[in-house]
Amino acid sequence: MARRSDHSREEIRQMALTVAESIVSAEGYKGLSARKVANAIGYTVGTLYLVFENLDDLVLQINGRTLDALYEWLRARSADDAEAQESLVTLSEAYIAYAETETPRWNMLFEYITQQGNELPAWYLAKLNRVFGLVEVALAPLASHHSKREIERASRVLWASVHGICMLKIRQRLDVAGGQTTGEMAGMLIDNFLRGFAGATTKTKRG
Amino acid sequence: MARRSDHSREEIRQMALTVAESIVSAEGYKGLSARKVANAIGYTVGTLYLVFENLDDLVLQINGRTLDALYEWLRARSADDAEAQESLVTLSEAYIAYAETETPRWNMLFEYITQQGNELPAWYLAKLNRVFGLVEVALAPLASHHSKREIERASRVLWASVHGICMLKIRQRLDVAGGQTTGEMAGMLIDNFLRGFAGATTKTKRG
DNA sequence: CATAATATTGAACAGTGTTCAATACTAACT
DNA sequence: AGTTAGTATTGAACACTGTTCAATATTATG
Repeated sequence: MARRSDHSREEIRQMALTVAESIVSAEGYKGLSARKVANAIGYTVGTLYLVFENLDDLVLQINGRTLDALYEWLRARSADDAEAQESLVTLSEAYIAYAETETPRWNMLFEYITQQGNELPAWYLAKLNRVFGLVEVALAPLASHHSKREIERASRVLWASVHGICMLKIRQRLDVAGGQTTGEMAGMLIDNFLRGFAGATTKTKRG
Repeated sequence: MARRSDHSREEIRQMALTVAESIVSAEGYKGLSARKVANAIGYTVGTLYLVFENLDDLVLQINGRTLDALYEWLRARSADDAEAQESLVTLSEAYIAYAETETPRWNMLFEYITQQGNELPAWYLAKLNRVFGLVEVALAPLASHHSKREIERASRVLWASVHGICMLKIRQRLDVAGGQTTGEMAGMLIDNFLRGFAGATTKTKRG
């Protein structure tokens, strides 16, 4: 029995999260279990439930840390002073690289689905927003041609699109014939989207 | 005890799949369990395991049927004789509508993740390919400007992108600020991508 | 040193996927 | 009709799962 006050609640929390992350990395989402985490940090299940509401809470906390890690990863690889297109390509390549390097953790980011009606907590949305903000910054050089609002919207569309390509590739829903890499596909998307976006002088409406 | 030969194996299979689908629709992916399905069709777990390899197999079979349903849904709503852009917008709107109408089943389509190294079975990839082929057809009117190969690639990129928008929206990873609908985002994507794609005279390479 | 307070446990509960010997049934053959 | 062979179906058993909470172990205080 671990002596009381051997670790503070916060220490236990962090230990659990760290251990849980490595379980997910090694065995995937489904390999995670309360007892496994508890044993690995030298405590029992009961203690885990003093520190986390339930397993879903644990998963959400891990995802929060993954979003932080992803943010740092992208920042470290972003080409700050490049033009819009180059920055975006760099960013998308970094995103893809993260997903391919940390596949189980990246997968878990989207396997957590809120019950119908429930929303993701504000702190989580903030972390998500911070990652997404990098795309906005990369698109900023186009500010002269478009309103801030328009760039905001284009960022979302682009990010979601790159994400979609990445997801279908990693989950093997896209390798049916052509043999393009994820990076090539993202490149094609950005090329054409930006050419279209730059060519549009006014608000983007159909036709 | 259900009498033997009351139902053929195939009948049991179909009954199980139908029941399982409605459980997923009503209670989501996590609501599905072997005993629940077995009871609902008046058999016991053992029988289920004569007909399906395991629960993952059951899920994959349901997903196959969902892909068929999605294909029919999209076909019924596609604007066959319209120009490329309009067909694509129609198609993306239909896709989004399906995802929003049959959210749990649509979600399950992407929650099934193959173990590292394993691939999705060929029959499943074929069904996937058939859905994806609709996008190719919609893009076909642009054939004059682009090679078949190029259109194939553009289809994939577009489909994956619409899918990404749809996914992040439905899983609430995208509603941070702007208040665009999924349809508006998909519209923006298609507008700009196609404007860029039409403007490009040769192979799409960066720059 | 006794007492109050609290950190930690681990057995218990109701569920899960999966297996497989035992049973219930049907069809074929005297 | 009665026996037998063959097979469809069962359901108890196993090793797990998340979650709870009375009981216990440990510490700090008076």
